[in-house]
Amino acid sequence: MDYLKSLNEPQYEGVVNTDGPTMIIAGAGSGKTRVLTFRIAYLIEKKGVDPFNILALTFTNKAAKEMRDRIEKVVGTEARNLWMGTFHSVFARILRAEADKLGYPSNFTIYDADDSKQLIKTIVKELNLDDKVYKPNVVFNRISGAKNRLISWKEYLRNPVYKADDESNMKPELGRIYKIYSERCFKAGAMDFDDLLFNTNVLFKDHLDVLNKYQQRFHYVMVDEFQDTNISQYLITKKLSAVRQNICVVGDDAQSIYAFRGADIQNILNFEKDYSDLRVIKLEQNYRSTKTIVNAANSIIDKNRAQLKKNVWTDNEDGTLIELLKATSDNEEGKLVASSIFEEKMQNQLKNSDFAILYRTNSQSRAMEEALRRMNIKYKIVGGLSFYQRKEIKDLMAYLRFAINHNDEQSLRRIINYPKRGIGDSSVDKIIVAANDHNMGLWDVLNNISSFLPGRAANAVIDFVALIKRFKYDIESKDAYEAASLIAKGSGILKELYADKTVEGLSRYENVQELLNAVKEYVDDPEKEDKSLGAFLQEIALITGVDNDKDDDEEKVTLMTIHMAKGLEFKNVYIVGLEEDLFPSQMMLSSRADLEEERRLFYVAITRAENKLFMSYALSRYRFGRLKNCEPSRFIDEIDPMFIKVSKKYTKKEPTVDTNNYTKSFVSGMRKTTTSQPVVRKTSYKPSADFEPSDTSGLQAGMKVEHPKFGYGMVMEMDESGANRKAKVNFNDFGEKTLLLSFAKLKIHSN
DNA sequence: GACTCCGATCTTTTT
DNA sequence: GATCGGAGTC
Repeated sequence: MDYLKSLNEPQYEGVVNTDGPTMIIAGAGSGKTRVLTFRIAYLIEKKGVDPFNILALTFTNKAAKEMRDRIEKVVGTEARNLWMGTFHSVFARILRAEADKLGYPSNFTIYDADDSKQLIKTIVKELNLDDKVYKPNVVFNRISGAKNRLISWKEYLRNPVYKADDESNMKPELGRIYKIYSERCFKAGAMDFDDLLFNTNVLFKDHLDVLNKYQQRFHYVMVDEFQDTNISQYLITKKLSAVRQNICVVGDDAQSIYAFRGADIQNILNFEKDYSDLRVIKLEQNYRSTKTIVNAANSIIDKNRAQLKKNVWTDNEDGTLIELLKATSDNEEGKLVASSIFEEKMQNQLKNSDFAILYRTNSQSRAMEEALRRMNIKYKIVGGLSFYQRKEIKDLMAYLRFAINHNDEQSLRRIINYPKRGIGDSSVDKIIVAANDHNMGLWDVLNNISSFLPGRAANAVIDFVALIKRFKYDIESKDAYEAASLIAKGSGILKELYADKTVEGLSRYENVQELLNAVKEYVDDPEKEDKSLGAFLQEIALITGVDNDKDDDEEKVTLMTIHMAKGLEFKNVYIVGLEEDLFPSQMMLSSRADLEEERRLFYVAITRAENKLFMSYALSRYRFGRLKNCEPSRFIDEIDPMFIKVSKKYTKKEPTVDTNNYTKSFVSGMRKTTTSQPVVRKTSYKPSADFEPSDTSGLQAGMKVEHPKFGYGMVMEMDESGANRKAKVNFNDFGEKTLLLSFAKLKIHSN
């Protein structure tokens, strides 16, 4: 139990008081994860609790994995039997086991947000409603909000408050859309993200025997990031722990940043009311950051009115002042940040992985990436458009999904005529309408297609059905990897992509291969119990941006949104784009509560930094494809000025609308790439206007060079064998490609 | 049914 | 800047 000695007083309390309801309010950097991991280790080691009886819920798979690894270090491989995962993955697992009780097939599909919005779009169209009034996003958010507050479509239609509300918003049909949407999902054997929680609640409410079973199983329930739970999640955990009352929630109201998704800060405030014998522990000592950073963060969060009383302090050194960088344009901001990283690295012997650049919106990454590439600083982007959102990946996934669940409407729409097989939109519509009118399953309609479609189209459908049956057979008789490969081939996707010889087509082909590799990896992973294709698909459906950074150990600067950064820490942090309307976002400024959420977001960003914090803003920025002038964010003024110094490196010229369209030409090079994977961006490099090959007589290995097409690279070795002198040059912009190039096109950049 | 072209629309964060 | 859908054509 040596690890107990390393804890401070409140941390120790949090670890050893394992029984009864407990709430741990953990300030930023106060060792929250340590307490949680030690608490679980303590339960297993000291109390002799079987890991099988412990349930720990997190928000990201990454957090779950990290915690499991840390516990494993203390207690050994026993930790593998813990029930630990995200809310969505744990309850998806339970729902699969109990699906029949709700009338769902156990191989139900999980709809992602795209699937949901697509379905809403079709429904709005079918109802002949105006899609400008019933925008998929708006409708989806409304339905999602209802589900997160456990309001079923029946309740929604019944309750006059919602009706009046919708009517005053000129959207009286929302209840009807909600109803049809729910019915269609049910018919398709599909649940969306919110359903995973909503249906768990239904399951526990209507089937007390099931609830009882899980109440008996989970002797101890723990919830991480409690401030980000919504009502639906809160009720599940409350029910599960109702018998033994061993519930422990850990959170920080100051870091609640998901109210937009239904997270309810009231959960924290109400927790005391729900449990009269609640033990509250406050972790207030920050071990992560310098005094400057802690105090600056405090000066920000003090502006919020809705918060619990808490005094976050630190014993660490004062540290340096926060440096404020001022740029004229977003590109310039990138350059300032990149060169600042370069300098800091040199001066303080830091590694790339000691740095993070945090921004409010994903689109801000572009200017940063460009600048970092130009300075040859390696970086990785966390989140953004993920691999699994790419079209070619979704296409193959739709085949896999449909081969498992033949009623999955959204997957069917994706694949029935891709690759082209002569089944057009009107045929597809007829199929769906037939299924709804005759109250048949989609698969039944497809199997009796000749009663619904004329000959030519019907024949195409018959071939398609045969294809799917073959795939189903493959899945049942082969392992997941072989089956997926056969489907990729048999569907014609591989052939279709292989025929496309453009750079983008090639990369799409490679991506499909990459997905197959992922299946192979999954099959070969000894830690996975269920190796079926269905299990793989479920894992993929619930994966998040932060989870799939394979090259974690590589020396790279991390770029991500502030939302993704929650729970992480870095030596040096750059918060960029501190401009009014961007951060705080103009979409959040309609109410005071929203501004407070933005402020908490800013607080989260600041408290990621251990040693040194930089902030920057630009006076002009590309937005909506146009260059706009910007003003510094109000948040800068809210920090006590004694913590800030303005960098001298800011550019002196007055901001003007930047006509340099470097960004434009850079982007046009990749216009046809519908999928932008940020890490390895395969695009032609736009040289500086004044690019000219330089005298390369003195070229040697180790020198940096510039090439008009490939950008900056490092000379690896010289090749004097041929008639022309050539050099092997490594371009990390091109995914670490090494190319043999003639001297004639190279410009020596530096050595 | 397939294809092409044009214009409207939307750009906050994510399980 | 990118995507989606509609209109028009073959």
